[in-house]
Amino acid sequence: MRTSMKRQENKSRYALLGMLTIAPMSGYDLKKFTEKSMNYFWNENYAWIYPTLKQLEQEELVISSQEKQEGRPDRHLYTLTEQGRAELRRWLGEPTAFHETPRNEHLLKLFFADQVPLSITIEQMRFWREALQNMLASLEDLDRQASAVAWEQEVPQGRPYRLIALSYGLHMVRAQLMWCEETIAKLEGLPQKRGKQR
Amino acid sequence: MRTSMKRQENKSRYALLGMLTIAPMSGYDLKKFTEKSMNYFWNENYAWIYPTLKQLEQEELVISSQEKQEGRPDRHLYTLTEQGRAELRRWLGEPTAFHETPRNEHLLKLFFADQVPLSITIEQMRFWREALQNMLASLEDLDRQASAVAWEQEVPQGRPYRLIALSYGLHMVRAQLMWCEETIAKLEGLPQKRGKQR
DNA sequence: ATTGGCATGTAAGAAGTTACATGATTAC
DNA sequence: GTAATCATGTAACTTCTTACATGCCAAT
Repeated sequence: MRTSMKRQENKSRYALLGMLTIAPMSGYDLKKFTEKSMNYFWNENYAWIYPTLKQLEQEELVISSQEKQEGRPDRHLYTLTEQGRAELRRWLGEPTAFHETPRNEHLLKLFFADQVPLSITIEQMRFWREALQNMLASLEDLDRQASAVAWEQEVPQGRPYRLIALSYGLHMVRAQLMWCEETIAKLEGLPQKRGKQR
Repeated sequence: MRTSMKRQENKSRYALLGMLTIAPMSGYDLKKFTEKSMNYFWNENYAWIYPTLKQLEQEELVISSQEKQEGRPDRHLYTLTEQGRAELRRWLGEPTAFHETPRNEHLLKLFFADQVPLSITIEQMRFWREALQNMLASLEDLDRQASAVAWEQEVPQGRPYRLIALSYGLHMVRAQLMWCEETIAKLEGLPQKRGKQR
């Protein structure tokens, strides 16, 4: 019999602890930070952040302090404790499960595209390309800012982990774009006129 | 309690309808098919498949027939109806939301790797590389099988969508591997000895 | 004898999203 | 005047995973 009541991983915990190594932040700050600097590989939303912060506080992995503000809700600033840092380090050393299947809806549609006229598939591919181009532009933006100053100072041991992470994002988006271009060219080369598919 | 079964997007519906364009299949078959041919961009599990098939049947997008078998449960074979095919086509033509953030736990760890000795990060990267190499091997396997015969016959209009999808998988895994090699080399070039991080 | 494949399904829970609720301030 | 930003939070919901439950057959 299995009574173990498995305490599930909940990766958001570690994302929050990690961000708090950079500076004490509020729930709002944490959300903004993920949006600005981690959006190409991570996201968080308020409905998780606030309860998770409370839980982390109960476990004494963070402590909170309040900043009074006029005309708006108080800011709850969360600071990492030594226990919190230890917990983060423990997790960083753990083996990481390889996730092979982030579901890709674009690809799912392509896979069954024989059910639909070629023109529709080409249109779908063009939309995808456009989204990727936007993504690339925003990553290149981030890269310019990042290379400039901010992160060198944050990671003073000469280990540019954040830049390396960013280069992952750039590699991936560029690879996707190249495949996209290649594929659109291929599809445009196919004979257009077809009767109804069966 | 679930009475209304609200008509939400539920991508699995379309994945199942799509697979049933290839041949009538049972829940078991559908799972096997995703594992064998779609694992690099999609997954399904029984706990979704069986209830979803029932729902699709109620909506008359599929019909089921039973095959009696000795000594094992009957096979429920599901066949796509014309309405099912129409519903699939409708979805295939719909604009596809671009999902920018498949969470990547490997990258999350790398992002906060300054909290931990360099050797740990290198070890993490090597494990990741190994997983990617396995993935690549299995995709190349699939590619060999696929290029051989099967899918050309399934898609007789001369539109090799499944091969193109597969080439997406290959592009991505190769790009990840290249980045991985690059990064491991970079990290191995950094000075090893360090006091405790702060 | 034991693993793996065939074949169906359910219950419970974890993870993640969307909509709601509030309300002042600042920038266009 | 209207939109965006600051700032917190909850409720309801969907989506997805894990564990459970059953049991035969074929191969090692």
